[in-house]
Amino acid sequence: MLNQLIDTLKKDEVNWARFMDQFVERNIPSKTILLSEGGISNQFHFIKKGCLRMWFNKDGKDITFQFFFEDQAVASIDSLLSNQPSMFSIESIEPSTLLSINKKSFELICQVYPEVRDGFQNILFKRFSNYAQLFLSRIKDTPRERYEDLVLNHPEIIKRVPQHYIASYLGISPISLSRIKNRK
Amino acid sequence: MLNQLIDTLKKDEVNWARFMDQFVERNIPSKTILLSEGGISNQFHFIKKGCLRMWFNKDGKDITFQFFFEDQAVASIDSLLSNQPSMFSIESIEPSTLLSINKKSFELICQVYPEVRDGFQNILFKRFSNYAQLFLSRIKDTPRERYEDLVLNHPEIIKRVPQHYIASYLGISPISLSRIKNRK
DNA sequence: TTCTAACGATAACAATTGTTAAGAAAACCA
DNA sequence: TGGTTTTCTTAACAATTGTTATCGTTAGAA
Repeated sequence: MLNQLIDTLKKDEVNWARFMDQFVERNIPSKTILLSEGGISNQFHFIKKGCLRMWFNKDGKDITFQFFFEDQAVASIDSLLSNQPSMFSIESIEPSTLLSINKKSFELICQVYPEVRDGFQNILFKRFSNYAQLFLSRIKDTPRERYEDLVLNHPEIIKRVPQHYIASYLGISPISLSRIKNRK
Repeated sequence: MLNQLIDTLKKDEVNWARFMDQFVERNIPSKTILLSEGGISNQFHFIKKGCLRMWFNKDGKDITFQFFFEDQAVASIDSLLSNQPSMFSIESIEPSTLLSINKKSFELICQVYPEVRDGFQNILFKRFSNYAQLFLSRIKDTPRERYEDLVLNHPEIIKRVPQHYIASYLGISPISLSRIKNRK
């Protein structure tokens, strides 16, 4: 997703080196909270290795919204753009390696490269559209249908994400997920 | 919502008259389908009088996403912007009076007024944010909590929208909605 | 290697919701 | 005004899901 943006940056080797300095690489263990719901987000994370999830909590009820793997950008866009408290938490599911950049540095990049800014707007729109699809599927489809979609179209999730997080993503208890799997 | 845009247009009386010609006023009876799911949307509607709903269907299951009343703009934004089939249907709940404008005319307006285009982008972002809130509430909150929120914060909906559409919005059967109301 | 923690599957019971049906009231149309 | 349609409430029954508990397996840490 951010690959296109990074490709744009790479065309200019001088500034590429300069901006890469703005990215901080770090290793984090499993279950590291990168952002808590209600906190203000000021970072983008680029996953070099590992898996993250974006989730929120309601009365102790854990609901996962999206999983992220290598080569994907992760941020709480709502908080980033509006400087308001984030609706989501971001947490690692596996030990992971991240490249992180803060909002200010990223905005500097956008000033130097209008095409990066435009590309970012495009990415934003696409991500909002993707969220709309997730939203609709969440409402429209039964947990079973959504599980089957994961099996067919997102085998990486099935392979690497613990069942109880998958259940959290489907909005059901882990016990109900076991039942769904047994009904095949 | 489109009020700001229209205020911008009104500042220029010559062009205001020209562009108002692009709006078509029409009266529609209750249960008029303005846009079907899967169709391509090329219109904005501004509600002068009446009430519309945006909804989608899954296996005969009717799920309402949002209600619109007077002074609100209605469009299937996903389809409008992407020229792809709409995820939603738009339908009148009451006999209504609409001011409608097609996409091309609206784009002409945006070319003449860059500030309209920018304002529109802002409105888009706000609407996407609002959809995100609706989305989260839809997942996070129980139908009962969401019904109580309607009673407190959206009495117009309670007053004017038939119960079974409210149930559709809450994602439950009308029978379950009766039960919720009885448990107060 | 051993111990501990995490994870997944399953059973039993309770709670909730959907479907079908029926009846009453309200709204609409000729 | 009378007839029809729509809407809402309620009951009965079925289906689904959640909660609690238990057990076995796997992964991680010392």
